[in-house]
Amino acid sequence: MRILVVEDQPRLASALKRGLEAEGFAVDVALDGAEGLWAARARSYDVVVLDILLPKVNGYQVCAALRSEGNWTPILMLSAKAGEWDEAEALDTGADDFLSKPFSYVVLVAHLRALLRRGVRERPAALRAGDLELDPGTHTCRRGDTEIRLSPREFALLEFLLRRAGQVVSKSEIIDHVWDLDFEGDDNIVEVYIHYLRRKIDLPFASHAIETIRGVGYRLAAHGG
Amino acid sequence: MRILVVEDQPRLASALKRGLEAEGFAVDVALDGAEGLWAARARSYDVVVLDILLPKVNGYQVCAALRSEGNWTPILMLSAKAGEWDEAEALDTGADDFLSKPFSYVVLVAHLRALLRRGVRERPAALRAGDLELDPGTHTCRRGDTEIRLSPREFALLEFLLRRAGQVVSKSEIIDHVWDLDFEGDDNIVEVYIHYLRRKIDLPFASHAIETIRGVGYRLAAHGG
DNA sequence: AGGCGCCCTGAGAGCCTGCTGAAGATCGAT
DNA sequence: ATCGATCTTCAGCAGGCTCTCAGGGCGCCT
Repeated sequence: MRILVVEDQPRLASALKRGLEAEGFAVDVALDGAEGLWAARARSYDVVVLDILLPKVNGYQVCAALRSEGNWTPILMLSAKAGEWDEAEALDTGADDFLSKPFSYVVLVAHLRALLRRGVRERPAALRAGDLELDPGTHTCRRGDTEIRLSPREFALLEFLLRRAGQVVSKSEIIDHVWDLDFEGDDNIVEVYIHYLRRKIDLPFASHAIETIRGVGYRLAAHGG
Repeated sequence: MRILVVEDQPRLASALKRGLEAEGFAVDVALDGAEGLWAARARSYDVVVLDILLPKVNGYQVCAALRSEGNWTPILMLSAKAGEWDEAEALDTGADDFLSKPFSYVVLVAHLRALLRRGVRERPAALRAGDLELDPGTHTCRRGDTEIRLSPREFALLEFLLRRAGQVVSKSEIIDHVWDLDFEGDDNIVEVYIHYLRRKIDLPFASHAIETIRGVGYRLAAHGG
């Protein structure tokens, strides 16, 4: 297990290196954002520990840059202050986990182990299938370059279909996940909303992106459609 | 996206429910560990928010029980006190993420979104015999590279034959498994549907993939045909 | 070879499912 | 209060699917 620690405070950096090596990890240290970015690109790590406040390039930028390059190595971000917005921003930038300083060594190792157990994440932040893209973070949806406005319910339905892209989902399953538990209405509501979605996301004269499996449910093609 | 919140403090529970529903999630609330365990078993959630200190069954136990049953729904654990050991233990019990109270709403949602983003569910393997392949998850069937469209009944019949590949299955056995229990019609319906399947899955000028054992039943060759 | 019974197969009727337009209900904003 | 957007219900329609039926073929037994 190879870990990259990007941390500009020499004391903390060397303490982490020593401690983690004692746990059996192989540890590389980068002392600023530029160096960290370079290291992360140069070799593949099992997890990256990334401070937010860094010289040259900050942690958010490093994280965003790696993600935009298709590098989905698990990233644990460290923040100097316990600002909540830091954390939200870190996770939305593409980090997998977050710790505010000061943290204890025990907690850090537990988080690292959890990240390692979880493995490389295979899915980018935005959900996508073909040229259809949906970002739960920003609540936006686009087909190619054109933005598509969706109502909350339409959005929730499409999100669910995208998370299950390629699989068939039944109408009752859809109702369970997209509607409230106490929803007592008819299955037909799903048909209606599928209809709304198709009207918005299908290109003219093209086949439906959301396929009907008669008697079973619906399926959104995993790779375009 | 359906979320289960297991939290015994009524104020917090209802605040979470309202807030998350406003975000477009469908939210169920369980007020103690036993209830939470029951709910998590009863239906499939996209993520579970689990307090550690709960009446009846505590959060660790709920988490461990679900994991031991093969339920890998993402779990976000909440701790009343910020004890570091709680967090390490939570992650080691099989939780995916951890928050200590008090936490802000923004942070909670960011964590939930990170968990949902990450959530991958593995699908059961496809059934196959020779170059014939049938995937119950995606409800697709293919012979070699060409996709074959099957009606629900045809699909169910072929699935049954594939699960019993190599064995002879009688018509009454087929009716028992593929048709409704109260089916009162004639055995001939099986012959008809075998015919439909052959028409769709057999290659021209080839022998039947589904063999007739006269007076006994049908058999699908286990290794191609 | 002949007869019997099992199986195959084409046609068609009825049912059921999903699609769709429209109207009523609900909610929030102006 | 009014308007607009969204959510939900309803009903008619079209087409696919299921099942029945009847005629014919073929294997198996005597």
